[in-house]
Amino acid sequence: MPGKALTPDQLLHVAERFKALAEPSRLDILQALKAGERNVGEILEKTGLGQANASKHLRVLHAAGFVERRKEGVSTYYRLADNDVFKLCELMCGRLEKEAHTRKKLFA
Amino acid sequence: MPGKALTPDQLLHVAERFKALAEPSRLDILQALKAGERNVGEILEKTGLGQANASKHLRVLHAAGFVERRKEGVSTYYRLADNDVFKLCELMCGRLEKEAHTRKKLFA
DNA sequence: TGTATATATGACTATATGGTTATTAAGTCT
DNA sequence: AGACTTAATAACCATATAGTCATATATACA
Repeated sequence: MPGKALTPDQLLHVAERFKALAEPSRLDILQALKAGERNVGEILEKTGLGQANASKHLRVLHAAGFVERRKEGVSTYYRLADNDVFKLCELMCGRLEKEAHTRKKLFA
Repeated sequence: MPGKALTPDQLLHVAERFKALAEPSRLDILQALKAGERNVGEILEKTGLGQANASKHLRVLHAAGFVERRKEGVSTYYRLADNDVFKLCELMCGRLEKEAHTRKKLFA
């Protein structure tokens, strides 16, 4: 039975995780990490985000468990914790495509 | 190749969908709809949300395509648009369980 | 030690949004 | 028509947060 109701506390935790993915900048960062590990400077370059801003986004992603990090000298290297992120995004993208398709049919 | 980079516009849309799920109250509403179609009054009773508040949450969920609605007389009945929501939530819950497990090991 | 570099953090502003109360709109009933 | 019910909307407040600037921390290097 894949359907036990979640407690308010669990709902809060799940919502928190979704919130980490509910920001275009953070999704962009995750995309930048898809090819592999990158340090903050490389992430800035790839995404065009400001340094402080990106640092905060990375903290959120790390707190939510989507990225892991590793210090090397003065740099911090971030990488995806796993590929759940893309499973989630692909599901969402699938929905968007389906929507687009429906909209197209409406206008046809 | 399941890995085309998303455009900023697409990132925005995906983030918007995640944002719809990034609120405990909305997840609670979705849970309440898991058993089947319900009108707003029933949703209020099940979730304990205020009427205006729930109405706004329902609008967000509808705009994001997670629920569909049907008017019957003076009532509005809402239902889940599909079960993607639960695929998404189960993925997140799986992550939480894994985290909990890791934490437990740390304290062991 | 002093300087440069990379990242994190704190302070601040502007905006978005969750929750509440009051009101509106639409349907039902007598 | 008038009273009642259900849901949506508007106005409002309080809080959260994305973005930016300035500063702190930490490592490397001369």
